[in-house]
Amino acid sequence: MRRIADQLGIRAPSLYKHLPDKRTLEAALISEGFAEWGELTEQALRDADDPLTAIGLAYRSYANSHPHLYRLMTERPLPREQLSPGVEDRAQRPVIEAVGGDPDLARALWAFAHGMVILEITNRFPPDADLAAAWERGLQAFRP
Amino acid sequence: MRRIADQLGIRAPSLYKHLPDKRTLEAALISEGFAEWGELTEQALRDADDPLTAIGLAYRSYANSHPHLYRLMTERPLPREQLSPGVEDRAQRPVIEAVGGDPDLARALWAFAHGMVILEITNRFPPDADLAAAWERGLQAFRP
DNA sequence: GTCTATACCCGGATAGAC
DNA sequence: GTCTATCCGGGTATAGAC
Repeated sequence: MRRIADQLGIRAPSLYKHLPDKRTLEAALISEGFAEWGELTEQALRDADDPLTAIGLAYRSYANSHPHLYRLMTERPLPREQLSPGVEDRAQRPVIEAVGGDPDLARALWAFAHGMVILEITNRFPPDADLAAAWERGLQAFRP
Repeated sequence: MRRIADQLGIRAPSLYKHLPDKRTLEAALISEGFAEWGELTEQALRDADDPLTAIGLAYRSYANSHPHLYRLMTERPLPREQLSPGVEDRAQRPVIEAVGGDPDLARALWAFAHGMVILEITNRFPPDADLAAAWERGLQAFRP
């Protein structure tokens, strides 16, 4: 909260005249993140040869562009009651469609993508790991 | 450190007569985790019909049995210089063998497994998600 | 090897003046 | 809506007595 206030050019206590607490602020950021993520995916799918590749590239790019927001969106239980209605559904719909409508398979694909990006962001892979190759191999596995 | 000292029945400062700092303690726990994880995997593979299923079940079971240790082992860069030599290699070898020796494919499979368990531990999946089904679908994708 | 006391950080949040 | 002053709790780690 202090660092956010700094960036706004005010003191931390002043934030609490605009927001009740930190969790409300987090929920607002998460909602925005879902909206942006949904738009990016739809755009990536519009003129894509291969939907799976498009989604994978968009996902990796989004996570690496906003690593802190990505963590905020995935490393805690989602505060679903505080989110803008529908943002979670809309963000995951393209993935379900890309795998032919099976929500379990979509979940597995999401787990793969999340594993790849969170381990990359965390710098948890061995230094010599070829992440592009791992992505390619993984997406290949999920192709029909 | 205070809570660990509590469990040992001593005060926190006394820990520093045995260990130089917290990071050293973490590295020791991580090394033990890798060793245990390696043993569990090898045991699961010994009498398994399907190696991929055996690895998947063992991985999920291990993570859910030690969620805090699992987080410690995956949510930070590995302090590789402080680990017992070879523990990381030995833990990942069975996975590489299970996919036929391709390290990129093994990495993709690990990302899938890690994504599944970390999202489960974090309680990040939707409440109605069928995780067993998602595991099955994902492992199916990685089968030759 | 244990203890108490304490230093020195950090965090979220409130009180109350202006 | 901003500020200063402050509360309260948390953390790792050190000093020094016993």
